[in-house]
Amino acid sequence: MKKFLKFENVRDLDLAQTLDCGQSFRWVERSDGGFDGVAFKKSVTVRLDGTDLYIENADEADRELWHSYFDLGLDYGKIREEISAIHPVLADAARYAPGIRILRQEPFEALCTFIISQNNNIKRIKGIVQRLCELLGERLPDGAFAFPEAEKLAALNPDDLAPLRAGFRNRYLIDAARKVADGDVDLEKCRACAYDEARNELMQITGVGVKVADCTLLFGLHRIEAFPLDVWMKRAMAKLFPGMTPDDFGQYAGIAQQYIFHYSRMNPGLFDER
DNA sequence: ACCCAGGAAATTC
DNA sequence: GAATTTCATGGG
Repeated sequence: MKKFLKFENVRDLDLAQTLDCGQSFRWVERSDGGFDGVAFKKSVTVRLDGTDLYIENADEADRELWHSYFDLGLDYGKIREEISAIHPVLADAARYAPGIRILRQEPFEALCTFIISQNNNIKRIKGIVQRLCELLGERLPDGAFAFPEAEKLAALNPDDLAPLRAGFRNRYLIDAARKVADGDVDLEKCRACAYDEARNELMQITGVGVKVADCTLLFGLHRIEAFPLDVWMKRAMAKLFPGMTPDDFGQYAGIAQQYIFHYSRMNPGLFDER
């Protein structure tokens, strides 16, 4: 008899849209429609049956953790309605994948995975992240691997990461780990301080610019006002939202951003030149 | 062979 | 300072 957590009456969640929209790189879809993944050193299978969300192999003591991870305390239906009024194309994007939620991932994991993401593609990012976990992460009872601690990574040199095949990003990962482990960069401080201050804190790390900082803040520290501009978003802003700036998207800009990012990536024809 | 990928650092102009 | 090149690696 397997243990599980159940959350009832869960709205505005689609697991495929949320777990495979490019914010997290560690969830794998099963043939039965569930997803296997690891977060906060817990290996689970998640499954959605109507509006019932099941977290299989999770302890009751972690109810609050998973509630937080899937951001179940936020009314995405209401937010979607609110931001859809900003621009009709944003309304289209929100309607395209209304089951996207912004996860509350481990801050250090978000930092590292988005360092890895630079000048890279999502498929390859997933491979590098998986190899990083296998190389340095704690092995969990079911054989899965946790995301490594900063301290573990901080003790190594860039060359030690050669098995990851992450190329020039190796030294960025080591620098990030060392600064986090040494307390030069305080991730927890970035939850609550002024946005620009949080950005600057993260940008002390070699290999962290504005975009990686914004992604870390959005996906790891739940700063949902963040509006990361990657190549897709720059295309989308130029073509779909001419004249608008990130500020125009309001306090839930990060959610709007993810709707737009996913919508753009799934509909590349929007940007074909005539 | 060439180009691109959820960028940022290094170099050049 | 702004614009361009380089940085590893893998897939199309």
